[in-house]
Amino acid sequence: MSREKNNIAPTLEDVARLSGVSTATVSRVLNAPAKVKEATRRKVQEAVTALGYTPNFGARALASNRTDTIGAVIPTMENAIFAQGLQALQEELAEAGVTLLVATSGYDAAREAEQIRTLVGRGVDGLALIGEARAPEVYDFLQARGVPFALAWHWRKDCPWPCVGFDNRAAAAAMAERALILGHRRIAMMGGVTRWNDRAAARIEGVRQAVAAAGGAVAVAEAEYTLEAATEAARGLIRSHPDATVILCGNDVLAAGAVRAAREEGLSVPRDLSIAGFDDIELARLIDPPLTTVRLPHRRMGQAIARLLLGLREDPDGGESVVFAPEIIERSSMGPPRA
Amino acid sequence: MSREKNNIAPTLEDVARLSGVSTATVSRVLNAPAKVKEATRRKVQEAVTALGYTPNFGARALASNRTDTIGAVIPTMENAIFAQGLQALQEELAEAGVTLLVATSGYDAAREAEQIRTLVGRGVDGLALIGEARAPEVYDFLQARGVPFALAWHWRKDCPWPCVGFDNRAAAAAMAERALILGHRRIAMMGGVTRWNDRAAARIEGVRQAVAAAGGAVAVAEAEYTLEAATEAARGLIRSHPDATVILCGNDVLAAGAVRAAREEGLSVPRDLSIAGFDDIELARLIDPPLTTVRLPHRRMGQAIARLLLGLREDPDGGESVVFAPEIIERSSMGPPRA
DNA sequence: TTCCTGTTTGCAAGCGCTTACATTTTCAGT
DNA sequence: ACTGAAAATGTAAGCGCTTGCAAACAGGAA
Repeated sequence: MSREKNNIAPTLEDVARLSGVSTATVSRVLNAPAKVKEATRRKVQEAVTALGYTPNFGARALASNRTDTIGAVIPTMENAIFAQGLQALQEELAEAGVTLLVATSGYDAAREAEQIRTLVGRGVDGLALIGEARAPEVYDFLQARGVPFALAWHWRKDCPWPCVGFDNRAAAAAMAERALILGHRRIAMMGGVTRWNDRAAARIEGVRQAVAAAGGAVAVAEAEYTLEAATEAARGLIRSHPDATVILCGNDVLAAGAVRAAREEGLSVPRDLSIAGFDDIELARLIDPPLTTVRLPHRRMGQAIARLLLGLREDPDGGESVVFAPEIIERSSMGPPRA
Repeated sequence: MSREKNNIAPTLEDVARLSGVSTATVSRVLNAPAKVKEATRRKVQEAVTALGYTPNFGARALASNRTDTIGAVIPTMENAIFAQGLQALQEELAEAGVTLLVATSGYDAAREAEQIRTLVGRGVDGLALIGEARAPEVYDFLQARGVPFALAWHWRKDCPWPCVGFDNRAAAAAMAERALILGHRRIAMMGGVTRWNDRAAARIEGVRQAVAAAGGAVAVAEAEYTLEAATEAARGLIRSHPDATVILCGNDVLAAGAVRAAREEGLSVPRDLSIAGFDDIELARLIDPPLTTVRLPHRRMGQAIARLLLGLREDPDGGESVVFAPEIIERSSMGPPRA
């Protein structure tokens, strides 16, 4: 193993020696400059730049028991909404001098649990998790370790944990109601894979409930969040339910796939078949027809998570959930049903 | 400050005590199980799970001087190609038990330098950087510290550093040549902002050279990688160069903006104005008209970076650059010029 | 049984930093 | 000039882990 690094990276002691003070003083100018006399501070700072000193993170964490690091475990970076939210989260954290550590689970519960353990081992001061569905042991572990965490992109009444997000169920229900108002009665839903994905499940459930309340039933299909899978699943849905007049989708990529499938089946959107998306990613307004979808302020959610987690650092019990209101963006992929 | 964590997180010593061995032995079962007798190993492992022990990362890094961590600094996660590449990079690293640390610079050189310092301070075993354009001090720092690094999404002949990517200049030139072959003579280029972005600059340069070689000149505009900025910049380009028959774009989002601007100006794409993109993100085939663009194997690049960086850990001088060949995807946004 | 040779373990010294606590300096007030 | 409190600095004890080295042990050969 190359130990060379040792001989190469300057340490606190090197800085102390060069500037003729003790390591304690150097540490102070780095962490609490106000406690050090102006002249000394300058002297030390010069030595720091001369040596190109960078504090050793591990040593600092070990000695001070804080890392100024927040972790996040998301399903995948390839979902634009997470990318966007994380970007905002990171910017907000950076403002406070905190680093973001990102890990991905690929929508796999075991992987997620493992990533959580890794991040906790790395001493994160807080953790952002997506959704609520996970094994109770994971929550036990987090509590036993006293690691503050918040659930993101998720919110429900009486959720025992601090959440920053929105009511997926209600948002989906709102979209279903919109479809009902337009006159649709034969409603289909194409959601994401619901296993370990409570957001996907809640969206399907919302549609189901809204339609049931109006005395109807809904045909449901699940598909992975890729264009290919969505296209195929939508094709199946269209063929098995040729009388459906609208397909409500669990996200915009699914909706894009549905539009594609509809085209391939010779249906015009929205004349023959209406389609609605969810998330309002950039794609939504660029495809033809532009998608009617549900918009959420992902950046603002990212910021809110940052603030919540930052607050939890000071006061572990001060976690106030924050809810955002979804907004239905009416574009042209959904219209009244064909006569 | 809450020091509670101390009382909560079990340490190596706790495990040692519970299993009746020394901390050294526990450490061995964790890091070199082969050196420990079967019976002891089992005993220790039981204690580990009973206690829910997770090694303290900082302490381990400090003592062993390795972190099993690779860092990456990218401009932004919101660019789909980076998201995709990083996802692949991460998966490949995870395979080898290595964690990925991601930081973003927002296309800002100073921020990038700072992030690099932070990651190095965190003891990363290697660093993936995007492109080559950065202050020489940064390279000096990296070399002084002996941190292996690789440049990604970038490649050029005689680049002094290990690269994993492609020749942006050549790829853009190829697209320009394609336009020339189709008969275009009045060619415009809308690139990304070139300041500290050598990929964007190389793409513009490639088009310039290819067109110049054919005896022409190209009108160039720069725009940030957002739909709004792109639309506006494209509008300006169209108005100031109404005779241009094609706009070659520095990426697909820019191209999407150009398509929009063309529409707004009453031009039909590609009949009145051809447009080409770059990157082939999902968007490219979904918008109308589907974009002719340049495809690159972002996932495979991510994997290659992982392998390169992993290799550099063993042998700091063994970094072999990897080049990928771009592929022009012909869809319908580019056609022959109007008569 | 005794000796020798691996194996398996334990001992203890750090890794680079922070932070009580102790000590020295500084400087206002007299 | 002198005093005392406040400000500045130094001393040194760890933080939890790895690892070189030494000690203890096991098991076969003599």
